[in-house]
Parts: sequence; structure tokens; C-alpha cells
Amino acid sequence: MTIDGEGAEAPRDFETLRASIVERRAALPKRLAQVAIYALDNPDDVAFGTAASVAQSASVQPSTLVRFAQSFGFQGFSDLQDVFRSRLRDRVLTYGERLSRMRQHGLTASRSSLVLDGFLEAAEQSIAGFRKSMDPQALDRAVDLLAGADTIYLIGLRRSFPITSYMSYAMGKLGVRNILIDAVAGMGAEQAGFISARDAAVAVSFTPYASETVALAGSARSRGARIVAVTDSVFSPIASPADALIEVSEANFEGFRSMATTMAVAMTLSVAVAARRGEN
Amino acid sequence: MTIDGEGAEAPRDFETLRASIVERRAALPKRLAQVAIYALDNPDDVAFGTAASVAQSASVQPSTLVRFAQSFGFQGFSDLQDVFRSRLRDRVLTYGERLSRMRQHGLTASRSSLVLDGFLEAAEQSIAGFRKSMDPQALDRAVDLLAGADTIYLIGLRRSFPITSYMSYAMGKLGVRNILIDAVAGMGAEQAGFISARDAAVAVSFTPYASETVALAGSARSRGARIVAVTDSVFSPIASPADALIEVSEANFEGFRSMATTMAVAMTLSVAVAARRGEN
DNA sequence: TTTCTGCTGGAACATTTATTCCATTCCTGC
DNA sequence: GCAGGAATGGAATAAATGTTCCAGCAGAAA
Repeated sequence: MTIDGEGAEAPRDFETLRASIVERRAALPKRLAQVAIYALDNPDDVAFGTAASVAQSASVQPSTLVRFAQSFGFQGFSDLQDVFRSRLRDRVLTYGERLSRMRQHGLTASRSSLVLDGFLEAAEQSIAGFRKSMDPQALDRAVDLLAGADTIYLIGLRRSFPITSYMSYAMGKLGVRNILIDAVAGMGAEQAGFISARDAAVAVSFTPYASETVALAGSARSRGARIVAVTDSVFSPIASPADALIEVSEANFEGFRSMATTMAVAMTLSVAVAARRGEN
Repeated sequence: MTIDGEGAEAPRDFETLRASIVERRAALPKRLAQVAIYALDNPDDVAFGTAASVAQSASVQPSTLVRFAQSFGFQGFSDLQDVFRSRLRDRVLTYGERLSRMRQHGLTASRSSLVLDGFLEAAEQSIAGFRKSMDPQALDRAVDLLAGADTIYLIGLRRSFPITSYMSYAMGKLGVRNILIDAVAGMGAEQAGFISARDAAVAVSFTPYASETVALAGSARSRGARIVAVTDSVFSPIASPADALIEVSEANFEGFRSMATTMAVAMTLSVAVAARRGEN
């Protein structure tokens, strides 16, 4: 029996594949080399195109594309295309992909360092993404609004509770009067019972939105308080009643969302509000 | 002949489409609204997926996807998908533009965005620094030790409380038995009173080390429990009694330390412990 | 030059895909 | 409570896609 192109398994992330193509290109048959050059020069077209369209652009037959993919250990063109798509998606590598990349680099890492690496990467991506997508005006509005409030109510439960509890700590240190709704002993509604039109609330919630958070934000709103929403979508149930909306979409690894960006937002709100008040 | 859903022609660029979806969402039928939310929250999946895969992720029928596209003036799903793809293409192409835009923003930036930028940068620095300095073996030891424990006690107050409260949430989700020492009503010592030699504790503390955390960690140690310390120095008071020491040095901005790395460590410990237990 | 190995092109094929259509369900307005 | 209309789910369909296969070809070795 013959060993196909590479007995080894196919690269699962773009960088490894790229390195592999560069390395083997010289030894590739003419048409396959042609595909190699085209693919590395036009990765976007490979990601979006069909086998037929890519083949035409690269001046080869669709079957050559399949052969090319197979020679690198993929099952077919579609399989290879996935890697090109993942580059654009620049999503966080999954656990398994990380593992195979490590193997190809000849490195051995413990499983827990792979997990850590995934979370660190998710955090980095979240931050980079937020830098691009954030709305400075919304942030300014939020700070203005909070700086003008009498007492700031912090609403965030379950996954979002670390965020509000941090804000409570930071604001406390900075002398900003706040009340952390922790819903201890089921007293969430009672804790928020004294909120008034002179106050403001920060509501933090992510999919799946905790119903208590939504209810508390709504009741604060109906009492006339201004609302700053920190959430992951413009369609979040806490987005519509909000006076200022800060949209944070965190990358996730293995289903656990990074909190890096949300934490930075929490810190910013706390510090900027204190600074704004100090000005006056 | 009838005018389809919207007489207007379909948006050709993503931002226009996005605005259009947000505007019309409230008036959309239930399933179409569901698609609207999914599409704006997961634009990458819409760009790359097939009608069937997107439909499944959004929990609708493929036909609903087509109807959705048509109601916005597109001919079908594929037509709408092109807009989502162009967004990804453009993003890659306009990378240079982004740089110059950043500079422009830098000049006219509001104070609060400067603060935010500072915190984001601190987070990035922390992560990059930790990547270099971290000790994989210590992490492995910590995971081993926690995976072998009966109940995991989470000790972290004040600034570190967001970390332990997150761990409690994550471990709860993952089915890892844990007790969060929150010291509500001054009952910290009592909460930790039942800790035994078969248990383990995660102690999280940073300068200036909260005395209660140090005391609780010490008492857990004297009861025979294994200790994992997450702290900022080998000279930390919780470092010496620890069986595994994870040293995290976060960058700070305006005196407020980033929590990005510590959060990633918290997530890692939670997930890796659950995974380790799942193996056996 | 001849022979053989392996590459290439193109057509055939089996899937998969997006879309359409219709019966059923779910609302809304009276 | 009822009627009418809109919205929905799901099967049917037609188009397109990726892959396989095989004959022919080019280049290397003898």
C-alpha cells in the first residue's frame, strides 16, 4: 500500500498549515505547487469560494484542488477550506486543535496549560475585538449619567456577579456611594426597593440573561432611575430600557466566556465616574 | 405583481443591514426576530455556515431563514449571506484604515475612553507577561491536588472576591463540589469550620493581603487541607503554607490592578479540575 | 527509443444545498 | 367565540457542489 502525501494528520489551524505548505512547496508537482502559491496569496478567496471558483482562479481543475488537499492530509477540499475559514473567523482554537498543533511542533504540554492558553487567548481576542467595536460615545454617556447620580445600584447576578462585586469594591475605595444587589436570602427586590429617580443603576447581564437581573433593571427603570446596561447584544432584554448601552462581546473557550473586557469596562466605569465627580 | 416584504432594495453593506435589522426587529414576527438576534450576535457563523447549519444554531427552519432574507429585500439566504461575507472581507482589507482611525480617535478621545484604553492595555500586558513567566508544573500540581479533593473551599475576600465568586459559579456549573467563603455576617471562620484533611482550598490574595484571607488559609492548612495559593509574590503570606503556588503579577493602571490574568487562571482551574475528574 | 511511474484533465456521480410550496398552527380583530 | 389572515414547520424539488474515477499524457530511468 502507498502512504498518501503525508501520513501525518492534517493541520487544524492556519499558521501550521501555512508553514507546512511553504515547507513542502518545492517538492510538489507542478499543478499542486500552482495551487499552493494561489492559496497562500489569496487565502480569502479560498475561504469563501467554491471548489469550482477557486479552481478557475488558480487555473487548475477542481480535482487538482482535492488532490492538493489530500496530499496535506485533509479528506477533501472542504476539509482544507475549513482551516482557511477559521483564519478569518479568528476564533479561539479549540482544545483538540491546540493539542494537534502542539504535536506538530513537537512540543508536549500538560493539558492544564493548554486550557490556560485557551483562556489567555480568548482574553486577548476579546480585548482586541472590543478595541475595534466599542462606542466611545456610549461610554461617555454612561459615565456622565453615573457621575450625576446620587447612589449607584449595581445589578448583576450569577456569571455577572464577579463584575458587580468588583465595581462595588472599587467604587467603595473611590468614595462613590453604591449598593451592590447580591440577592442574598432572596432579598434582591427589597435591596432595590429604595432606588429613586435621583439614582442610577448599572445592569450587567449576558446570555442567557438571568431573569432576576432583567426584572430588577426594569423595576429600577420604572422608578425613574437611569440605567447603564453592560451586555452582549443590542437585543438583550436589558438593552432597550437602558439610557446608555455598552456592548461587550467576549470570546469564549470551550464554552466559557472570557471576562477580561467586561472587567476592564467595570474598572473604567468606576474610575471614570470618580474622576468626573472630582472635577466638579 | 406584489411587492415583496420591503419594497426597498436590499442593503449591500453590512452596517446598513445591521441598522435596518435593529430598526425593524420589534415589528418582526417571532421566528424572524429570533433570526435577527442570532444573525447580529453571530455574524461570523452566518457568513460561513450553510442554511441548514445556521438554521439549526438559531433554532429555526431553513425556510425561515429564506423568509427572513426576503423580508429584507434579498432574493434568498445566499444573497443575504454575501453581505455577511463582505463584512469579513472588508475587515481584513481595511486593517490599515483602522490604524489611522485609531490615531484620530486618540486626539479627540474623551477622558473615559482614555481610561478604558489604559485598562485594556494593562490587561494585555498582564496576559503577555504571564505567558512568559508562568510555571506549568505548578499549575498541574494545583489541578491534581484540587481534582483529588473532596470539597474545594474558595477563599478570597475584598478585591479577590470576584475571582472566587466566579470560580464558585463555574465549578457549580461543572458539578465540582465547592464552598465559597464569602464571610457574610462575619461568619468566615464558621464557614470554613468544617474543612477537613480530605478537602482542599484555593486561596486568592494580593497586596495588601487581606488578613482574614491569610487567617482562613492558615486555619485550613492546620486542619490538614491542601492549599492552592493564587497570589502576586513568593513572599506573600499565603505562599509559604501552600502546596501549589500560582504566581500572577498583574499590570496596573492608575493603581488598579488588572484582573484579566487572574480570571483566566480561575477559569482554568475550574475547567481543568472538572476535566481531570472526568477522565477517571 | 522504450517502458514505467505518477501527474493531470475532464466527465460522471452521489451528496448536499437552497429554495419553494402547502397544510397546519397561531394570532389578531371583531 | 369565531373568522380571517399571517406565520410557521416540514417535505418535496431542482440546482449546485465536492468528490471519484479513468483514460491519456509527460517525464524519468534503462
